[in-house]
Amino acid sequence: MEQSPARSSSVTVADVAREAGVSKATAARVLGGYGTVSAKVRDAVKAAASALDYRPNELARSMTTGRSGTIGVVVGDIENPFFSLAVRGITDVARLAGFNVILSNSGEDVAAEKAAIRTLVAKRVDGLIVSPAKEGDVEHLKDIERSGRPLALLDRSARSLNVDTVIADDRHAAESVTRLLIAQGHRRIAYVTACDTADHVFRTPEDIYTDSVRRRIEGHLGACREASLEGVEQWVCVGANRPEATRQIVMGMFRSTERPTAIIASDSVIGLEVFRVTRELGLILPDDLSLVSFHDADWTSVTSPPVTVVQQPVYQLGEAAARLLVGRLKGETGEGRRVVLDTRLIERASVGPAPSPAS
Amino acid sequence: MEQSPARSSSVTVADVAREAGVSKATAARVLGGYGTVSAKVRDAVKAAASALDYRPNELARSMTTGRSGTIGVVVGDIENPFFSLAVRGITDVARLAGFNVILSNSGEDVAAEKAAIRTLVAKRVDGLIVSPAKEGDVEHLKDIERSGRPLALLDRSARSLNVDTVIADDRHAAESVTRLLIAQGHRRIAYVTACDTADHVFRTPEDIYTDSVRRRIEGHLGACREASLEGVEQWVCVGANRPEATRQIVMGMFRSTERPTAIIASDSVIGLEVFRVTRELGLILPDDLSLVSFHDADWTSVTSPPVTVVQQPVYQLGEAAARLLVGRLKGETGEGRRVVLDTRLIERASVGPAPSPAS
DNA sequence: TTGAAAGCGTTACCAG
DNA sequence: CTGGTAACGCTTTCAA
Repeated sequence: MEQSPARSSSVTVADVAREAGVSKATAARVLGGYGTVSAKVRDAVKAAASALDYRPNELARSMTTGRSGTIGVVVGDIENPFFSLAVRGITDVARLAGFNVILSNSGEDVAAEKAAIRTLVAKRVDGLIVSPAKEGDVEHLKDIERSGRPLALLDRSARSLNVDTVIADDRHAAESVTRLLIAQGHRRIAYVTACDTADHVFRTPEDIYTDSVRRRIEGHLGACREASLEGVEQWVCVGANRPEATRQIVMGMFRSTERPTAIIASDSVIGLEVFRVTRELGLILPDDLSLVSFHDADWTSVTSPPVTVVQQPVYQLGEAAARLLVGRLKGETGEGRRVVLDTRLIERASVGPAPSPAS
Repeated sequence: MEQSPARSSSVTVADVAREAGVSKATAARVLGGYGTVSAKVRDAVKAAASALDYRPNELARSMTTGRSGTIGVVVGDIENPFFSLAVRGITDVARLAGFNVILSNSGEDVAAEKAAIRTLVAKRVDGLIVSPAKEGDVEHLKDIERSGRPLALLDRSARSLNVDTVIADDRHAAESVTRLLIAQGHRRIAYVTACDTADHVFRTPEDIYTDSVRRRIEGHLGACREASLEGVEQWVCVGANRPEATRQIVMGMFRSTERPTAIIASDSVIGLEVFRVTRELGLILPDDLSLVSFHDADWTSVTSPPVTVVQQPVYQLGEAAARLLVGRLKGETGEGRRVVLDTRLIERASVGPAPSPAS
């Protein structure tokens, strides 16, 4: 009982070394688990360390090694079940590989994304996983590349970046959805996305800066073209980035003379609000309207009727991105790899034949 | 055009100082935004900095200042909508106050929680927000206190710790729920929680180590006592920590001779699974069974019938915890404060009169 | 207002 | 196998 071990000021290797009667370098070797020391000395140092309740200062360690054991993650919105599940996949893999995760929310805003990345790089994270808000605006991502830190893209690719990328097979998924609807006789199929354009009107997929969504819309439009549908672009609705906006959009569609007979929701948050609104409007699914949503969110299976969805391997998306990044961190080199995970259409009861054009 | 600004090795204050023709100390003053420098020198340094594309090293900065501008957050499961929403509240407040968040998942496991906290402290986070998995096992939390770093508890208090704590009014909420059910004639009311006991059997609230849940069960049992119900302890089901376990529990209850007429789900993940199982069993809500869930998760309002829930101010819980912590970080001192936020019972159609005891 | 130099707690190199 | 010592990049006295 020399003194209370619980001192407020932190115990350093120097303290431990003194206590153990060895040099700072030797103490550092056993505490840091590198180099070689005799068993006797090691025990002495370990004893001293626990007696003093030594806690390594990772900050100092990172300073000299250049590695922080941390990976930075920037996503659009952690509150969105899509991202929280993906983040879970990331953190699980990261922890197993001995890395911590610093999480940042961009709110799908490029300026915030830029700031988040700047901070993360300043904190010297070892690598980053980003879900870029806008594919066109990725200069700040190139900065990461330049800084020598590995970067992996989650759910959204960026053509101008040669980095590891993990996405889902969005184009194919959207094609399947639209084909399904068309096969059921639907001709007026609305596609609702949170992405927005300058004038809140959709004209071509090039207007859409969020890569995953653009691919979906391309798939959707492709399937429409197959069926020789006309004027399909006007059925793509942008700007559903808050529940009220979604509500506005859906309400607007049903006030107009040409109502949609089917709606595709680009994510589950939108899908949920569409479901709510249609119910408020007294519409019966699938008789009055067919509904398909991206992301197999928990609620989609318990509604009446349950909602047909595109099941995305969200957790696996996160896992894969983390795995690629960890690989780089462990020294893998070479061109950016591109992983495309399969989606699956889960058909439930929210899709049915298009209502006869009696309206 | 002296040289390409995008060097891989990082630019330091010394480099900027040299470029600007001033001392390292002066450059550091303008770059760090402290001390006083003449306008002329400041401009020169800033020009040099941007010419060289200087990026501060937060690690080095933290080393000397002792502050890292980071707060550590340890929650049970980021995938649970409850926590992801609370985390959103935390990160929003933190960012506004200039702090980053390092997120860790404990998986409700004390060992993992301990490891996470150790790492976070080693990384010299400025403060921590923790949702302790078990109230009884909080020695590692006391370590935080001892290290001089502020700690705030989220959703779960720990009597033995004198720290800022933000919880919801769980006891009162549970009381209201149970009273409501009893008023509707229910006598066999099951309470299902993810918390577990050593032998997977509930006897007294002392068996429950998760503070928020214990308070709820106390409230529930209290209301039962008011109504002189007997043998209510046997209706508290523990161990519903995975969907399959929940399924198991609910199935078991309905196979037995004494079926419950009402179920209270201790969180929305359990509530969802209960809903699924009852539907599979062909039970009609609320005719055959009444259901109430804690947490106003998105799905609860779109089911048929929609589910009566205890609305917890989840986002605000996170906000409040972060605010208290940031306050400490800015120098506030004194005893640990305790914030109790109100809950609200949202009555929907999943609750009805108890079925007549014809079974 | 500016500069020189001493830390912060590690790791890493180089002798012994 | 061990010890001395120089980094790492920044902040912070203390003088000038």
